[in-house]
Parts: sequence; structure tokens; C-alpha cells
Amino acid sequence: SAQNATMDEITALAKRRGFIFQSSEIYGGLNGFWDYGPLGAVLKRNVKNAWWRDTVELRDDVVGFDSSIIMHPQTWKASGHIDAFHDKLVDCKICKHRFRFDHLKDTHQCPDCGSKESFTEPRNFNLMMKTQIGPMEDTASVAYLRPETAQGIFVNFKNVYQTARKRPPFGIAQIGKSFRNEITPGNFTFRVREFEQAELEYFIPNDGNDMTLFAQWVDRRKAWYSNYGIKAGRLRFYELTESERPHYARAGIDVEYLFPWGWGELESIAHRGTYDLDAHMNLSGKDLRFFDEAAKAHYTPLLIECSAGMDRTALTMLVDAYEREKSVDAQGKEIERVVLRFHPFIAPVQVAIFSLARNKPDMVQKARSIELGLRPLYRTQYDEGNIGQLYRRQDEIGTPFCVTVDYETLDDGTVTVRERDSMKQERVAASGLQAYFAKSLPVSGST
RNA sequence: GCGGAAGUAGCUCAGUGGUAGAGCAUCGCCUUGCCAAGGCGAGGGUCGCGAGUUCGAAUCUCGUCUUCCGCUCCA
Repeated sequence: SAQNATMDEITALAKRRGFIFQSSEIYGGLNGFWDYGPLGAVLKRNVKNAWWRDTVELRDDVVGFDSSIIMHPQTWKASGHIDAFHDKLVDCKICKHRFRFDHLKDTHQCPDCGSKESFTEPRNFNLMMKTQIGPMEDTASVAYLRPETAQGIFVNFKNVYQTARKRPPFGIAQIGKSFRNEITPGNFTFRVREFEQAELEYFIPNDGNDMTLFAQWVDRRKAWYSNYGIKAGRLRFYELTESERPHYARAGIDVEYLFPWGWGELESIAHRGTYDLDAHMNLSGKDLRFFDEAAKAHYTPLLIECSAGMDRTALTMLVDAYEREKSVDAQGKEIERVVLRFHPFIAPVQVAIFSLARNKPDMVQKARSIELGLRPLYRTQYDEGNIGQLYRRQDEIGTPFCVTVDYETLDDGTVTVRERDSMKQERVAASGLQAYFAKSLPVSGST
């Protein structure tokens, strides 16, 4: 039987096995920042590759992009982030409620508890991280770390479509770091101050087919999550109501996963109309429109955006894959194993190769040479020792297959292949391993 | 940001003013040999960090950082 994991178990496993560590731990940690260990770094890279593969490489209508983290400050004026992220807030010292200062009807009386003169001084909550360009600290040098990657695509829109020779419908995709001064980071790597986004900006003609294309992207993203094995019952595509989405958005879907603490947003799919290009055309004065040959007229393309959190998706892969499996052993004793049922493309290690004995040089050498042979094709790992321990250890990091070299191997050249989920074992000729895995394991670059 | 609780080895914790501990984990050797936890041994902690009180602080006081729970925030 399997049961749902608690977040404590997940974080403990993540640390114990080297997936995720708290940032700057030796200095006491830093709230809202996390480091990926050896296995976590591979896990996250695999998630990003899976997204990039499906969104860019397998399509001829999407091109990749990689913009800088620090951009011209005007960018954030056009996007609305400077205004929206500069709210002055006050706290009521009596009832502890917080208010936007500019929304208060009476700046001397708390609207919730009625207390007078109980507010703290208005404080700036600048949710963009600020830095400076150049060594001189003056107001002219203020810059921001981007709070989203999308603006890098919008401001380069014309550069890209001209050089890539694309016309709507076409998309520009980017994976990169973003930064936000979250008020309350928490829930492990879910709400953090430095995070990685995968964003697709898909520009389409204004010809009445926009909702069809929007639905196609929703389906595409549904298929993606499904392909990587995310449990259907723990994933939902929540359709935002008109009042829940920004005024300029014509449709919006939140992709949410049921984490141990509740539903959390992984991705937002939004029909943003012409809002973003309009904003940059207005502020920069540059024309970012297309010319429609048939209609002999300029038009601003509509935009469908798929914006997914890669740290959140990696966390989802970890949480969703985690299972504690109870069973009984030969003596009838209840035993338990922890297994991460990662999709083989996502699994940090795809094949582990063992020598059954560690003090038999022939056996060790044979196992090592098999591992070397598989290494160009798969992510492999060599280990040796107590076979049961070795299997459990690989289960805990989600390795789909283990290959064991034993005494029989030295006689007849066959090895044992053990599959993670079923724990079934199969005798396979060592020389036939590549053909064997070709059926079940994706090689680098395939999904 | 507010209130409450907590922080000792990688993990779970014991240790209430007098020499820093256990179990598990890790590493080595032996044993076993196809689903962990058999034997022997080793490494690993200035007790979150910084001040203070004291002859002496993991222990008492203050500050600070971090985590968890609740509120707030959710741009």
C-alpha cells in the first residue's frame, strides 16, 4: 500500500539524499533561498530540458531566447511593476491588520478595529529587488533584478521575429532566473525569493481564432504534465473568472498541484491580448506591429502566455513521485520502502550498476566496464556492497533500473536487471543491455 | 510585519552551572550474496551566531539569524 507524503518527509529526504539544501546554511541560512545538491541539480535540469524539448525543440513555430536579468529600468515602468510593486503599507498596532496606505479613507483610524492613531509609519514594500549599475551609488544608477522573464522577450520582440523570420502565430520561449521580495517565503522551495521561470510568449494574428489557439496550449500543457506522470487527481486546470484575472486578460488558467499543504500554482496560462506590446510601444515610441499582407494593414498580435515555475515543477515531481510502500517480508514482518517513482527522463540516475561483491576484482571490473559502456547513453552510477541496501538506496533517489553483476556473470555473461516499481528481476546478457534499455529508457534529448 | 514554539553530530533526540552523549546514517575491513538495518573499527559537534553574567555557560540574561504553527500578504 502507498500513502501520501508529508512535507517533512519530503524535505528530510531532499536533504538526506542531496536534492535540496537551505542556502548559506553555515551562516544560519537565508529565508527564501535554496541550493540544489548533486541530485537536485540534475532533477531540475531534467525538468527544464523536458519543458524546453516540448515547447521549443519539437515545434517549428517556437524559438528559444535568453535575455539578461538586469534590464533598462524603463522596462519595469512599462510593465507596471514599478507602480504595482511600490505600495506603501501600514500596520494597525492594535489588531495587527495591514493596509495599503493610499487605500485608507481615514489615515488616522483603523477601518477594522476602529483604533485611532494606532498605525505604524507608512513603509515602502518594494517587491522588486534593487541593485545599482556601476560603482557609483546614485539615483541614476538604480536597476532591478527582473521579477519575471517575459519582459526580456517583449522588448526583443522585433529583433527576434526579424532575425528568426517568423510571423504569427509563433512563439518565443525562455527559461531563466527571476527575483521577488516575497513577503512570506515558505513551503520549502514553493514560495521563494529567487526562482526559475519557463515562459512561452506565443504571438497570434487577431483573426478570431485566438480562443482556439489558447485551448490548444492548455491541451499541450495538460499532455506535458500527464506525460511525465503527474497524478491526474492531484493536478487541476483552474479557469479564472473575469474578476480573478487582470482587466486586460481575456482568459486565464492556473495549473495547480495538490501539495501536502493544499493547492499551489505551478503555471499560469493567460490570454493577454495586446497589453504587453501596447505598453512597450507606448513608452518606447517604437512600432512593434506586424503588417498583414492580405489586409494591407498593420496590427498588434495577440498574446498567449504559458508561465511555469521550474522550481515548483521540480518540487511537484519530487512530491508526486514520493511513496512509502508497505509490504511484508518472507518472515511475515512488516517492512517499508521509500521510492521515488520518477519518470525515466526526470530521474537523476537512470541506471545503477552494482557489483554483488566488493572484494572480487573480476566482478568489480566487469561492473565498472558495463557502467562505462552505458554512460554515454544514460545517467549512470556504480556502487557495490549489500545488494538489498543498494536497491533501497536507488529506490530513494528514484533510479528506474539497477543492473547487478554477480558470480553467474563471470561464467555466462548475463546480469540481473531489476526494475524500480515492480521490483521484478530479469536475466539479460550484458552484451544486450543497450538494446534492452532502448525499449524503456529515453536517451538524452528524447522525451 | 505581528503572536506563539523551537534551534546540541548528516538525521531523531538526551543532557537544567563543573571533561560533549546515544541510536540511526556515513566511511573502512570482515561476513553475507538478489531486496536494507550481522561483527569489528573510524571519522564527524567551538551545542545556530554575537555579546553579557560567572572561577566556570549547551544550561542563566540580552541581541540577532533561521525554522515551524497561526494571522497578514498573495503584487
